[in-house]
Amino acid sequence: MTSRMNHGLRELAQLAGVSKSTASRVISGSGYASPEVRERVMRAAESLSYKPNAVARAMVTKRTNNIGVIVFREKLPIVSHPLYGTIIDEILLASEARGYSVFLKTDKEMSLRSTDYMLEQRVDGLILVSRLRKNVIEYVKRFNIPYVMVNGSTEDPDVIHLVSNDEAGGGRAAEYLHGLGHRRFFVIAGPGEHRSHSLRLQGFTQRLEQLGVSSSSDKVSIVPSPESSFACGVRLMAEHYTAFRQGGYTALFMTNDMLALGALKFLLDMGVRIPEEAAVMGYDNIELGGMYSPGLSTVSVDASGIGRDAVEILDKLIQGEAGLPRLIEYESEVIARQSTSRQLTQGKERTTCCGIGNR
Amino acid sequence: MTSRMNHGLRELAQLAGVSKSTASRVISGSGYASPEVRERVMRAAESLSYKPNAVARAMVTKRTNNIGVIVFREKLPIVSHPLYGTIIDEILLASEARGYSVFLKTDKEMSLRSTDYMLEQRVDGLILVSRLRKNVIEYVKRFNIPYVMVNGSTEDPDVIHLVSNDEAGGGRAAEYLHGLGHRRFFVIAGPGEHRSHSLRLQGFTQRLEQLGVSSSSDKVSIVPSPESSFACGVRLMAEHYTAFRQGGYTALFMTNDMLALGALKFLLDMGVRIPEEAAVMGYDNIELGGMYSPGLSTVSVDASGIGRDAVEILDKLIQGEAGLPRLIEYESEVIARQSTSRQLTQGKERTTCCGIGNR
DNA sequence: CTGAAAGCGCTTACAG
DNA sequence: CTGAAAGCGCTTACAG
Repeated sequence: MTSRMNHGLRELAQLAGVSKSTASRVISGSGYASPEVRERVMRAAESLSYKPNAVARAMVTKRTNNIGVIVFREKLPIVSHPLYGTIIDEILLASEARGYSVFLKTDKEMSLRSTDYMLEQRVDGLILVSRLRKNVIEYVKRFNIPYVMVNGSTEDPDVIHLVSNDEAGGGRAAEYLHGLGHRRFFVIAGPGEHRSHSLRLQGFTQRLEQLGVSSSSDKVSIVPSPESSFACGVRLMAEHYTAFRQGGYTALFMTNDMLALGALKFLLDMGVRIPEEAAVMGYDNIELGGMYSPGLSTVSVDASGIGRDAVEILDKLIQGEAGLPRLIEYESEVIARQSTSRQLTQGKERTTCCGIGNR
Repeated sequence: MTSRMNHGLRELAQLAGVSKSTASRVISGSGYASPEVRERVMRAAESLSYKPNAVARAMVTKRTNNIGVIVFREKLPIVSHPLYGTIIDEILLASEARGYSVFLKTDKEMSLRSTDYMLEQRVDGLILVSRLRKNVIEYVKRFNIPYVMVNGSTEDPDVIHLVSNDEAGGGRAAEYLHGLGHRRFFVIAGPGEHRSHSLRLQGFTQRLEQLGVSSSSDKVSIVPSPESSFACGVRLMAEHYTAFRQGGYTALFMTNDMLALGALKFLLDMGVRIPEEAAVMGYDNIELGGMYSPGLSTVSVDASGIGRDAVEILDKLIQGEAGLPRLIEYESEVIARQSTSRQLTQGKERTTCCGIGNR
């Protein structure tokens, strides 16, 4: 049961009537071989269903052509998380295009084990996704293996990281809502330790200040949330519902879409009319938001771009390219949907799908 | 730039003052070594940050402890698809628990390339997810490598596959809706080529027949959809809206949640009151459904169980265990939410999250 | 253009 | 309990 792949290079060479060296050259496509010999080897490979052993090859070339992707997250959903899932989809696609395969691991304990495993597998490079402990970075650095960090936070100037410009995005959200005429804001802010949540909040309040709405006044109410989940959105909205209604707030901003959807769900279930009685806005532009009714206004995060670039930059690092930028920031834009303005045509952005193949 | 891991077994052995054989034994944890020697080797390993080379090890043991997971799907989202993402999350967790790492690939061309790659990597086993071409199965069989199929469809009696009992689930949906008093049904059915969609529809209509509602009468209207996407749900609901209203249908059943959410979104945007004017029901129990307002009633699919068991069964196969069942079916149950009955308490199922850590 | 030989970093009988 | 030797399936200089 253990023996699976039946034939090796030896059998191949034998059948083709050449040496192992020659067979190797034509299979790997490097080095010379006469057309005639090449043909013979290929035919033999075909008839034996020969599959080169990538692990043997990796051992001698010291290149696995594999990259490791670790997603650090304490709770499910991990891969099925709308934002991270999108990033991973893109990483997978971009890796394939560049000839890498990916080892994917999720690490709920934020431990070094997952990293260790990747090191033992001798991956050519590492993509570290989400918020990871500082010691992970320090650990990885000791092994001088190429790596990039996605959507994490670090003060370390050596670390190449890809993030969206959350502060600017938060500012845009403030601007947009203010432009709609709102003057009293209710905010649910995700965990302050998360870089993105704190920057989004910061960008939001700072822009409001500039627009003349002081966030230390009663015009802006900020509720901190211990998690950035849908459940927290529901729960905090429920707990603060009375305060919210009595405070005369007309606009809500949540530092991510999951929280926003939670709040939105609660409000809708309570019969609050959105956006007439309250405009609701999130951040991340997860697919769900556009599917909701009313569609959730949000600030976009270029998850696809981040995923794609993470692989591209890692690839360059692996190739030995130097002088790469340490910080790659992605601009965000406001995605206006029905949850902030009833005027918007619905479903417009979706007409590209579901072709004419139906009756 | 190519040399990364600095020290091998030789350096380790040297530093510990033992032979490579002995060092190998303590590192791999197999074979004898005196406590004193063991200690010396461990200390040396620590000081060198020694990481055993898994590829060298795999070459000699002929076991990589890696499994390959291929998701066959023509369009994004793949990993970020709510249902498949959940399955993959669970596969990752279960693999970790059993000491396997996973190579994850998505294959949009439904080609043999991804499979070839896995074979070359000498993975110990393969999990094939979603609907794959018949030739992929035939190909894989030639290499006698252990594999299981998840959520696919096959008539091949040799193939071990894990699926939910879609026919029974469709029947339960019919029963539930009928029990609520509905007698006229509007159905949007996903692609007939997909095993799950056709079985769900079949189960639904057959159960209705048994309950005295003939599906060939005008009491049941079935609209086929070319895709099982949200966009199609929106679009087909829009196209058939007039017919739907004039037909006096009081209940809608869609063969998956994405279609259901699309239809639901359209109806809500049109101002239709759900469930008062129309009860809406989907299938899959994706997380989104519970987050919607109104919460989407659905039929559950045990995505976590499927993912977990896929790994367990594959592991047994790899261990050489024989006599495993070819077909593993998962029972589905109706998840009743607000989209079919206003009575239901909202958000009840979510109170477990977002603990008391907030102010 | 082709082949013999060495070696990648481990594990595994086999002696001792 | 420990070590010397062979070998896993490839690639890569190096001769020819």
